[in-house]
Amino acid sequence: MVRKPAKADVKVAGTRKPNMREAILAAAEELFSTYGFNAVSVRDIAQAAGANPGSVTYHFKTKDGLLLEIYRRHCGPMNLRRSELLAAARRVRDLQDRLEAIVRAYVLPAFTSGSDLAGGGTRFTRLRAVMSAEGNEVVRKIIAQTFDDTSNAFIDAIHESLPHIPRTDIVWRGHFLLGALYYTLVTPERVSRLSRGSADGSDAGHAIEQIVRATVASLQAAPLDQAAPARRKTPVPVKGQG
Amino acid sequence: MVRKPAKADVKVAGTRKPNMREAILAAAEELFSTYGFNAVSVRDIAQAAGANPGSVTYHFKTKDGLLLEIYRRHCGPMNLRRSELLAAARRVRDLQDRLEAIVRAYVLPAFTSGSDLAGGGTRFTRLRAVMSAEGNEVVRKIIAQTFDDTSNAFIDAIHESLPHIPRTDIVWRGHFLLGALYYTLVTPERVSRLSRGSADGSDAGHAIEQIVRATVASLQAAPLDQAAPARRKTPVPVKGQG
DNA sequence: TGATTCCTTGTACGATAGTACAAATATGGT
DNA sequence: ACCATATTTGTACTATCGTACAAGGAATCA
Repeated sequence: MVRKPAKADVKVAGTRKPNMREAILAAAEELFSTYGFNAVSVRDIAQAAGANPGSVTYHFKTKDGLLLEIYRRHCGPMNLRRSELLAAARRVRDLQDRLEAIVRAYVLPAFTSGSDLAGGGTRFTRLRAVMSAEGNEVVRKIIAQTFDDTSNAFIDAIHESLPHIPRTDIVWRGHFLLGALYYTLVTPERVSRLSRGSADGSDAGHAIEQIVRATVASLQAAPLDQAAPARRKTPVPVKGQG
Repeated sequence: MVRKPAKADVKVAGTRKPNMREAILAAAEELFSTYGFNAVSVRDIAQAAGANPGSVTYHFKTKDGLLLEIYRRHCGPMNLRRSELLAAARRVRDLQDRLEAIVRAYVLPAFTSGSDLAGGGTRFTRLRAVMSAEGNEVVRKIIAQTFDDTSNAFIDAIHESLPHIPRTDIVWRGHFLLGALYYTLVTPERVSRLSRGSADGSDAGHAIEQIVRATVASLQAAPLDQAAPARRKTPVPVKGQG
């Protein structure tokens, strides 16, 4: 990442910020989720937080440690929130409403923060999207350990609402949901651009409604024939073309 | 990225590879799409291609130039293929079949290469996913210039098949399709893991069928009420919770 | 107030980054 | 075989990277 050359504000030694640790974490979240892990230097983060590079080392030891701490403080609250909302959704009587409530329970905590961290929800989800795209080694194990239980709980809940759909198909469609979620947070401006101004990709409320609606419909679709087709590898001919 | 310390094969000066330029491009595609742009050094690429770092500079001038060239040689063929398949899909009589053919025409070229580059299709799409996640400045403008025309053509074609769905909703759902596509190529092992072995996330043929099925269903879903709701920002209450 | 701990600062070090460049070698036309 | 060109190699330069560390100012409690 390219830092701005000008260093307008001269820093007076000794003036201590109320909570420098939090400022560093927030700056790191923002920068990592925007430019990726390797594109951002410790110095970038320190400057954005109004801190000294040494402070980052002091609080988090290493750059990996900083990333780890970001995950540590978000994963718990987020999954807790999801569990709560899932439990509530399970109690919905109407089957169609229940399915929608379950999907919403999965989507919502990705946008709203699990704790009181300002804007933390979307920022952290965006971070997760970027880290998974970069195949970050530090977070790979955390992802599997921390999120798979929650994911399985949602898959099972959906499976209960749609018993005629094989679990495998639900896994696929839930996977697509997460991909849609990530991509919407990563490039919201593409929605604005392609819709020619009639939609705002960064409107979280609208994005949630659209994702929920699309996902519920996809979950209800007829499952794939597990039999003969879908056995071939690339290339696959266009069905009904000639 | 961490290079392997051992340099087993001693390189004899002068032994020229049949096409070093191609080898460098292929290695760069593979590494960039796996670890991200900034995580991979020119030396990493050179080593993976069995080349000298200087050769990379010779053929592509800069690291950005290398990335640019990767896009240059994939975008044209891929969009051409998409246009051909879209034209064929438009001629399908049955409306349901036509919609499916259109979606398939969009998805297919993302998996199969537009040219004869081995495995180039998924690799390049994976690269696009990673670059968009990292907000890469070099490719941002290319994306908008090169892909928006094609995207709009598909949106319009879908809109013709589903005239009762507002264009805005189609944009959203098409956006989700692309997100699902990207995420499936970036983390296929998550599908295998969550499905407990009953599905292979990296089976391109199966992934295509699943994506097409899910997307067609989501496109056919009732559009959102453009009126009262979906106006609120975060947080959004869970519908039907209490 | 003084002592202790906590936090911040400034600087520095080794590693690695992207890139430039001259020398060395391979290729292709004649 | 020779020359001109194209490509590869080896090396080097500068910038920036993550991190370490000593020194100094703030906070806390006696």
